[in-house]
Amino acid sequence: MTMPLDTVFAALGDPTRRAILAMLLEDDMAVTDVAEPFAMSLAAISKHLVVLSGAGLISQEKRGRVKWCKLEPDALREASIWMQSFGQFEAVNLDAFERFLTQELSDDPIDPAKGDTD
Amino acid sequence: MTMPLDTVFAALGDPTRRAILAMLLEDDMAVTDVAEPFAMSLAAISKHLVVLSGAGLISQEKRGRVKWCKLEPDALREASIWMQSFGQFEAVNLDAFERFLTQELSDDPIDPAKGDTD
DNA sequence: ACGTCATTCAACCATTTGGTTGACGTTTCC
DNA sequence: GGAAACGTCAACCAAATGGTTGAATGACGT
Repeated sequence: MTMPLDTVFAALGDPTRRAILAMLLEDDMAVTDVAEPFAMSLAAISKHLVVLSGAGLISQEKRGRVKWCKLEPDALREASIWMQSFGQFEAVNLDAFERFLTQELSDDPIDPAKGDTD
Repeated sequence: MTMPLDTVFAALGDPTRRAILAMLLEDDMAVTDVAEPFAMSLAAISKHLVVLSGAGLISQEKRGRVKWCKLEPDALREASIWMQSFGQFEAVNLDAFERFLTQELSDDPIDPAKGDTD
């Protein structure tokens, strides 16, 4: 049973696929145009697009003989949340620890203006 | 030339490795203890730890005969920034975060075949 | 010094991945 | 109708991945 996080992270692990996503950030593109800047065959790019599609990171709509590729940034949400949980955790801990130190080592009141700047 | 993003995302693409990271979120652990909940050999876990280490996601310090594994959440920063350029989901969805906590940090036995998150 | 615990190494295996090429089905245009 | 453009399919290949087992290394306890 393949989890969405597996496919999303695995898809992002390839530089070609990340580059494709970055291109699609600017505009929707046809498969041929996606392939154009890369030094590899159209078939290879087609496979990469299948992977991206399987991860939900892009959608593809065939109009006439052209298949348009559209970025689907929502697919990144779950993965982003997963990652931020780690940073969040650390930030909370560091923040709490720092407040603890401030309170322990001085009698100054806590300055709320210094929090949450990241 | 392998970019950090390649190794980080590739490392995160495996459910066993994500589960290991989640475990290390709670505390530093010895290799044997990391391996304990998984239904695979110690050598396999050792390899996963090499991958995580190569991506900078953990550090390992040998003390005596025990090698301690420590989470390095900063390694996620670059990847997180890359992802955030695709959307405005930096505001953490608290519901999803809570779901993450219950599932990723639960005390359930970990079986990668059944998925760890989601 | 010896046995044991903690971890890695080495060899091996099956599967997946990322690429190639050439043939193939569609759609468009003249 | 026929040629060209768009994209995928199928077969193939090399390399990487994720796992196994068994032997090897190194540190601990008695």
